Amino acid sequence: MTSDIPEVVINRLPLYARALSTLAASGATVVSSQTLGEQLDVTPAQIRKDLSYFGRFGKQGRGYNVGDLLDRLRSILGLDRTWNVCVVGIGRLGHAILEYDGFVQQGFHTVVAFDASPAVAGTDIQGIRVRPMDELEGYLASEEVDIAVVAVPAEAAQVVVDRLVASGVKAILNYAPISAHVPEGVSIRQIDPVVMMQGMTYYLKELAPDAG
Amino acid sequence: MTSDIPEVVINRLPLYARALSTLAASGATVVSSQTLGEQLDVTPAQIRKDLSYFGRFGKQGRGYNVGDLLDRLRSILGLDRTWNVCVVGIGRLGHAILEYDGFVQQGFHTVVAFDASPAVAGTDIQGIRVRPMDELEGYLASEEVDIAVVAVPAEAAQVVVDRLVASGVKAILNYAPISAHVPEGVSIRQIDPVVMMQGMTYYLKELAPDAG
DNA sequence: CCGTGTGAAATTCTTCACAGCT
DNA sequence: AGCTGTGAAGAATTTCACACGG
Repeated sequence: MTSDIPEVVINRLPLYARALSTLAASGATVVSSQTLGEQLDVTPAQIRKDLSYFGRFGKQGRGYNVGDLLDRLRSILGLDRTWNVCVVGIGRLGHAILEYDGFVQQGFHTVVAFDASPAVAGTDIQGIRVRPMDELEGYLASEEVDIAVVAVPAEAAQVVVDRLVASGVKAILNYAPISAHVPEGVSIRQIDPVVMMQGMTYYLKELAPDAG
Repeated sequence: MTSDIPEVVINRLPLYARALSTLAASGATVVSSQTLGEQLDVTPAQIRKDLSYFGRFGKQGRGYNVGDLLDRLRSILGLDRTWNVCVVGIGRLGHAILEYDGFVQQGFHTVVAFDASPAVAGTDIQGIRVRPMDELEGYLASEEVDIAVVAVPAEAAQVVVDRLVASGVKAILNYAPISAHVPEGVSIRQIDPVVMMQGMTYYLKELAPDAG
């Protein structure tokens, strides 16, 4: 049941929601697509077009009610509930992710972690139990986990992704530097700071083509 | 001098380069756009079209020489040199970034860090000196820094970005959860795990619209 | 008047399909 | 026979521009 709304549109909605949160916190009650667009570096027409996929949320001549639109977006994105997260791979990065409080603030509850190393499995980090990898399938069969965060080494990542998918996980946030394969119906997003830097050096090189 | 090569194309080149590195490490000497595409979930036509912006690197009937193409891509992207990086904001996240060794392995050398807290400034982390924020402009005026990594709280991020831009930094990797503004000619990339998760919950909700 | 919602136009990006080289 | 490089076709995305409601 892949809806016919473009994925680029879906991916912009969280940005709109975040800007609206900020506006709401600053006391604004109404906002125009113009103003919202300036904050986000998006054209007003794009915002209006994106929102029009889901309904008519604005008032002509007036704009959008900040609180109402925020509620609508949160409902559309499924942010009006909490989601259970597991983290796989508790090296330095995985450790930092467990200690990060930004997920829970947005309704993403890390309920369990997994690691291959016996030295780490069995410990608790931030109150989250770290289990050995071979308990992954059993755990996922009995407990609800909506999103998996993968922070294992590149060599292990595709195997971990396959195991998560086989266990029914439908959303994966991958920090490992590989292009992981997932079947239709499973969402995956890649976080890759090195690749992002490498996309910027192209432009740096253009600006000042000298040696470093 | 913004070249007329689409940014989406530039952003795919690092992925091609990485896949080629893996292929080279596994001993492959030749690869077709078909095979490369399967590894990356990209169509062969897309790979050939992307590469055609830069030259003719393949041999008809044969494919691409892995080492040659990798060298060409590294040269195009400016990965055949090292780049100096500074990290601003040494909280938990900034700390993890300083301890991460994936940047230096790819030629990104973190040469300095900055933090507003007197408790952190003055210390060394992984051999990298952490300086107080008010030394930022002075440092950047005298030392070459190509890329800045921003890991400060959301409220401080735009100010930090502005200061970096004013000091001549032309590439910024932003971990703060805001849509930062930069002028024309400055590259910025956003790393935002929460936004990525929020883009996936839309599809999770579609699959199983129940409460959590 | 102001600003939304939206068909239509314009632009950007991807895929096709095949000539041509090895 | 196999695979690249590439114009042309097609699809996706963004922007325009204006009718309409507040």
